[in-house]
Amino acid sequence: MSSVTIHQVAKAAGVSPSTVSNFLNGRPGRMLPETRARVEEAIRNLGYRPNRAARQLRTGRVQVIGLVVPSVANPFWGSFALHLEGAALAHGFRVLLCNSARDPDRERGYIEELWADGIRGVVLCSSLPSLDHVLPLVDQGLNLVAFDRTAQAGDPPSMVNISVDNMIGSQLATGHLLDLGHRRLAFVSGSLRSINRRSRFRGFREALETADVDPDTAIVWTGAPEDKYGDQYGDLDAAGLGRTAAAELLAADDPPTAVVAINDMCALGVSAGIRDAGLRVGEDVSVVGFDDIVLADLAAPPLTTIRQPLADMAAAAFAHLRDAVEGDGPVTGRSLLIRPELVIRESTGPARPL
Amino acid sequence: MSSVTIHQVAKAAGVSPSTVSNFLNGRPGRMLPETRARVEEAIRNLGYRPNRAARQLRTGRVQVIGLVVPSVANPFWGSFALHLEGAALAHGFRVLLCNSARDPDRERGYIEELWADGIRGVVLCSSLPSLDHVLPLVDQGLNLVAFDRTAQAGDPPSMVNISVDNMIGSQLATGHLLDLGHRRLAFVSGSLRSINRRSRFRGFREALETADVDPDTAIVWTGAPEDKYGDQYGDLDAAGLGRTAAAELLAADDPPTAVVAINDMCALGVSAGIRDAGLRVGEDVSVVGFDDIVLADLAAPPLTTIRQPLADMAAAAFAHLRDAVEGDGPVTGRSLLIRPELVIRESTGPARPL
DNA sequence: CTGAAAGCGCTAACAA
DNA sequence: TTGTTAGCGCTTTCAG
Repeated sequence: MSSVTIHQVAKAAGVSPSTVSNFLNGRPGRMLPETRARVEEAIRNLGYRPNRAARQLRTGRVQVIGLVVPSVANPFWGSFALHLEGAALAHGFRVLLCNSARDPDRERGYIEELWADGIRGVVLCSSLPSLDHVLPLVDQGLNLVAFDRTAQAGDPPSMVNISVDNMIGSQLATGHLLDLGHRRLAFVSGSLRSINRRSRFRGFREALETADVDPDTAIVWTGAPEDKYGDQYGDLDAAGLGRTAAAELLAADDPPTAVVAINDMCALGVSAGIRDAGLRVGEDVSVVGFDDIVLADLAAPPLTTIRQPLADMAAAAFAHLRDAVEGDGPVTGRSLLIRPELVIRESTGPARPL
Repeated sequence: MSSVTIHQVAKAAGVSPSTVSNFLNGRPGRMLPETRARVEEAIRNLGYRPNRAARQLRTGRVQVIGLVVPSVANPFWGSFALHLEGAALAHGFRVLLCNSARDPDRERGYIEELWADGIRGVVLCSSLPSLDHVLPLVDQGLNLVAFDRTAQAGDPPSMVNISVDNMIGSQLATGHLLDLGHRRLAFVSGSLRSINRRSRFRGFREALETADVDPDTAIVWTGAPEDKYGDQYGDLDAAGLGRTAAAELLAADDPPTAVVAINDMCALGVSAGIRDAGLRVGEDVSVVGFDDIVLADLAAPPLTTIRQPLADMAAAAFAHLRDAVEGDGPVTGRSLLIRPELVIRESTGPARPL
């Protein structure tokens, strides 16, 4: 149970703690080779591992960044986490992963924990319109990258936003459906109370207007009547949400011939719902997703979607945080807005009468 | 950049640091209400957050457990992480998540980091046959729950294993196929060098024998010829692995009429590969998965699979760790071997000649 | 080339 | 009811 300390190592090697410390901190040149050998051996024999809390308390530094995502149960966030971790690891950093379920309280709670851990850089994937719950820490010096969220007027200058251009993405998706002749469209999502979701919705309407379709005639589905788990964004079960939506939409009079889903998991759920109703995806009803998760290409039929260049975005997020944390004082914000790409597969096809 | 300390709070409130500390540590009864109010206000005004490194250094305690999984990009692990986090949060614990890619070095690296962080309880999801790379820390007092791995003779007594009975699961899966009349079976997996995978493979063979089918006539596919990323278990891209496998298997002479996949992601890939070949899943070729991830039910056709009771297993893992970490000294091992359940959906159907 | 000493921010006896 | 004090394990000047 008890850990080995630097003193025990020092005694075992017949030297002082500071010599062991020098050895540990990249100054092995400051001692005779034989001393070094003794220290090395003592460390090995005792299985010594420096106590990070003590080290951190002394130096004030930590090579760790935090990552807060809505839910790793969504493979999109799982992949993003993996990419970010890869970038961090390559530079000797670790990443601490937290699931917020987009709950502002939980977000704040986790970020405060990270701050209390001495972590000064975090990637927040939330896109809640207000970041008020987190601003106090930003004021105190927390370096924040808001991922999947675009810059807002009230944002603190030190904050960096990295996101795909959601409006363009959504326009691409909707435009594709319109090009195929669809006129009766549905937009399926959980709560629209996050910035990127609103942008996607705006892109949807914009595209309709451009095609001279009255946006107000489109169907907008934003949540199940009873939301048992407070999962209003459908982050915990995006697929279930989509499936429910499809069931309701197709049971109604004048059902849509195509649906734009808020993300791929939701789109996969919508597809399942369409099949539940005895219809064929891509033939009877078209579906477009957003994200291009691995499973999009695996689905039957493979999902038409909007691709987010995850690896690049993760690398950019880490690079910024590293600069800010290693340097002193925050680097001023250069937000990134990346143009996404439409990937046409087989879940979309020409409109035909139901 | 600089953090607020307990001294500054004390000065601002006109009290001593210990009073602030008492307030912080659930002993607010030990001071006059007015004193308490002053302290409370000072904390709020200054935005004070206790430094966890210092606190931990002093108390030696941390309410954190570690979780090491092969890859959160696999929704199975993502869900498990979520369940474990839920259980932990309910008891005031946090969980630190790490991706190992089943690389022993990375596993050891992370676990050593966790140890250095003062964390004394971790859930390791690895099922590598040897845990030698991790044993030194277990000897020093690390409480380890090996998830997805069954007890081995050489394991230290303090170690607890929690797993589904993989052999039974696999027998159930294979037996189901056999019952449907399939005789030409394939087993698709990445490297079989992990305990649970071997058990699943053994279950597969066992079931064949029971049905009087010579196991040696079955096809065993365990990896792509060139493994570019060292991803020998297919953890990073289980689906891609399955897809490749299906392509190769179906192009060969005398292709299988049914395949047992090592897990659901792999099974989803196999299904995609079957469609790539112009065949129908569940009609021309049957597929069984393992895990019952959310997507299994969403696939087209929905995937027949073996369900793991994830929530229960996560709760058990946490409960054990909590007992071990809170109490002093490790609780002696009570490994759990849970019987999994066959979930029949539509990716399996009666055998018919190709 | 090596050691002594101070102190990072916090908690918990113990004193007052 | 509140304050004083002594470290937790480590790093880092500064002396020897």
